[in-house]
Amino acid sequence: MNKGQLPKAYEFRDVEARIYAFWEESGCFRADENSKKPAFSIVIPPPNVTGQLHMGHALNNTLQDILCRYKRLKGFEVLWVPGTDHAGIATQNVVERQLAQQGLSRYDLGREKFVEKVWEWKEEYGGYIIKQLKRLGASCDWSRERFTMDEGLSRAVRIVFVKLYEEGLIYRGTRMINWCPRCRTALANIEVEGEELPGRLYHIRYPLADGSGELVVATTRPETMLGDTAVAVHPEDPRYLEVVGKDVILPLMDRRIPVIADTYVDREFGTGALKVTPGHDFNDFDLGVKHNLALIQVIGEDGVMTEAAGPYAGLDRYECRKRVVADLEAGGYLVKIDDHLHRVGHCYRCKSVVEPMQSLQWFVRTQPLAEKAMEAVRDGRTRIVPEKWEKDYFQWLENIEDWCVSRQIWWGHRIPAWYCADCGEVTVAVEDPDRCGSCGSPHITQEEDVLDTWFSSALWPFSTMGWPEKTPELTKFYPTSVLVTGFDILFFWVARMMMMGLHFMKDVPFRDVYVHALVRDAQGQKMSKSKGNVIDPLIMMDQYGTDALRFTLTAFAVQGRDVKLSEERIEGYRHFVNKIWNATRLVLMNVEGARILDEIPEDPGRLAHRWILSRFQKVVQEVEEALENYHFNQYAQSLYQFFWHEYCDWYLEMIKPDLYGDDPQAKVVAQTIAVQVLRNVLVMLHPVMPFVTEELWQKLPGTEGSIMQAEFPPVDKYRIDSGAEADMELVMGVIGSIRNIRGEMNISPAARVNAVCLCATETEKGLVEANERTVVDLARLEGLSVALQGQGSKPRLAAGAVVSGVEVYVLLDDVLDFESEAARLQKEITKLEKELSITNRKLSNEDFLTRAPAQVVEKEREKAERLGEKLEKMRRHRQRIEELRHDAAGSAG
RNA sequence: GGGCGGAUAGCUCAGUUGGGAGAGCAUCGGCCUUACAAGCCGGGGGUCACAGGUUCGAGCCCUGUUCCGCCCA
Repeated sequence: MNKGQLPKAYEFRDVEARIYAFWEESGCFRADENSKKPAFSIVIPPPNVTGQLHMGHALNNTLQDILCRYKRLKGFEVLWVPGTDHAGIATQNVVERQLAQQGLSRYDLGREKFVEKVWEWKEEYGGYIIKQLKRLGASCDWSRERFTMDEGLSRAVRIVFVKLYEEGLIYRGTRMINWCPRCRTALANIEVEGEELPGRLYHIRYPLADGSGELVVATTRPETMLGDTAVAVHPEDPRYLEVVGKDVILPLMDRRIPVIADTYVDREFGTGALKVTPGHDFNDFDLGVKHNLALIQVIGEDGVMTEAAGPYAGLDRYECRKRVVADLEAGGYLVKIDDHLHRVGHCYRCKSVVEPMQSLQWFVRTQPLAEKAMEAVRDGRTRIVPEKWEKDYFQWLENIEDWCVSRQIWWGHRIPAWYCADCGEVTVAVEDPDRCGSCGSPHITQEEDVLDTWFSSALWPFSTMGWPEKTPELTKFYPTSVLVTGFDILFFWVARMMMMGLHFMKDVPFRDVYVHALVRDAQGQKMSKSKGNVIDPLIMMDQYGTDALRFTLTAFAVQGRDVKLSEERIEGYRHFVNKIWNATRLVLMNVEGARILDEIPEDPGRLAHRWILSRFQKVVQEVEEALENYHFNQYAQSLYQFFWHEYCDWYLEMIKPDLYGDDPQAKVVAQTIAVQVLRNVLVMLHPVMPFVTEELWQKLPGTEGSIMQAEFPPVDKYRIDSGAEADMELVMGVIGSIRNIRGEMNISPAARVNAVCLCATETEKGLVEANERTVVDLARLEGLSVALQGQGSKPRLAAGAVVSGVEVYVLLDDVLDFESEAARLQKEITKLEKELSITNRKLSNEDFLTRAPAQVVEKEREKAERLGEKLEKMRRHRQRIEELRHDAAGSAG
């Protein structure tokens, strides 16, 4: 790539792919585990291998990439481990759907063939999201890409399983679990999403067995009555005191079941009488255990009614509900049906209604692991940012239940347990055994179930680095520096990584957890395909460029608030990319062939130079502080503000005369500072806008290699110059006041006018004089004369303003419109009067004077003085204008 | 039912020890000004949800109310 001239506009389409390839070839992403540099490491939240990049991924990975690129610039050895997750249920569902199109089910293929098919699918389509991450610019170390079902990771899973089993932290048992009849597998509790849906509350009559009356129970799921083994009432409910201990006859089934009393029953709900179905409800199950009730399973694993459902056996659960209701009505058992909002559990993968049922499954005993996970956050070994998420973290871990880890699917890590046909014992081992560990019988068969995908994800921070081997990667990069993730997987993933990391590595998996928000649409709605409000990051990248998308997400990534995204915002920030491009273009046009200085002179002389260098220093500090504290929006906004509204709007405009002029000394200083500030701004912008900054970097003089290898601008405190900033403020104020007058008085930008500055002090006079050329250029003046107040007369036919101590007059002669000038002045005076009265009110308050800090009082006094003087000057000017207006009216009449 | 978060300009939102209400976008007016019309210059626009309290002083701290969102049961 040649240094020098740029095309007129930034054509990101041509640039992005080329730049990314350049990075990959240059090896900039690769982490050296033997490096002497301090380590910075991140493991990617592995996207589902079936996944397509959505805005959540785009945000998540942009933020990670910003941190990684920033730390590289700061001299760290950065490792960003990428990879994908085998996503057991989700992936299996995808392949099953494909088979279904050919009229096949996974059972038609059998386990082995089916798993083979999934692998084929994975090889063909699985890497898609990796390509999309590259498109986003992610600077992952692709040489270390991992997949949760890789050989190494699978081995880690086995070892962990076996160790936990040996330690008694994994057990097999019969418990109530959530069952997805569609996926035909057990789910962990947190894999069930409760959704409030309009449903019905059915009131059903249960006659007392002794014929003395009846009980009316209310239920949202009438089909489960087939499995009822009791009716429960509150022991203190006066309505039911008589019936406790009696039996009722279960309608349709003709079964006698007891009426029991338990304080669990909510007297306010329904009729206060609760049908008890221990086979299909968590609470009822507990009641069943407590009261020694029978448990009848009437709904099967496929969602079809079992033999125990008598005449309803073989019916789908929903069909059964219809039939039960119809039969109840026909038999006179149905009292009424009310509309009712009801929370229903859905499978988080396929959204089917889950069925609580009793089942034999494998569980992780989580409590001892959870204790350590909480301790590590409590004592600060891991910090959660923003802090408010710590509360959720603790709350979940405090109430944690055992984790059901077995899944009745085929795609995943098969549980390393073997059952003996002879002695019935279980052998759990890392290496496949050929005989029973207990009796030595060769008649053993492996457990059919696989492990929950999150079981392997929980090991991700160390399994990806080669555990259980003691690899140099683990030594150098574990614990990782930070985990960047959305709050939706705080429990699924973060908490479990904490548990596993602490247990197996004896150290936390990450120092910081940065929890970012969800991306929503402009109305704050969650993006979803069914709502049709999805903004596809790939389309956005196509239309506006990757940098624009990344910058938008970053600028809106405020801690603790969701990112509300709309296409217009992305389009808006594309303008910023273009601005960067064009500013660089201007600079390049003016430094071509020039001999730029190696060092900026200690005193560059001109105010503009000292000012921009001072401002630049402050921005460096702001940017560092923002990134160190995960204030991504502040990072983006600081640079946006500085670059556009200070560097471009003021600095570049102010140095144009130097750049275009023929003073070689002034020229080379301006070139040098313009280039150096620009170069360093590009470096600071690089983490968020990697592509355009790389492209421009390579065009700038004095650069080599990739911007990724540049050094983050160091802090030069001596460049901070508050005097220059204050002086500049006055100069900008003078220019601003003239522009304001021009704008309000409708003076064409093409018209050159004269202006006068009457200064209160010699210092001000000297300052304005020194910057006369700048004022003339930027305010588009014909000429500017500067004098001390009192010396020389005030211009008559002029519009005026006051900036600090300087009276500014724009000479308008015959074009001065007294009406509009009077109106303009009145507006300004009213504003000043209002401000002054507020300040004076404070200063006349005895309590304020005695109780407020002296500093604050002094500040108010100064303010009052300043406002007073300004007001006085404005009033005098208005006075003159009024007189002139009067004279003009007089002479006209 | 329990917990958490939010309410600031037309829109989206910043505002970190309580002492000047701000940005971007949108809007209005003026401009082809030798980097950029994807631009430049200027203007207008707010009872900081409501009601109390603490304080010399509250967008910020405390209490209550209303509305919205999320999590858990």
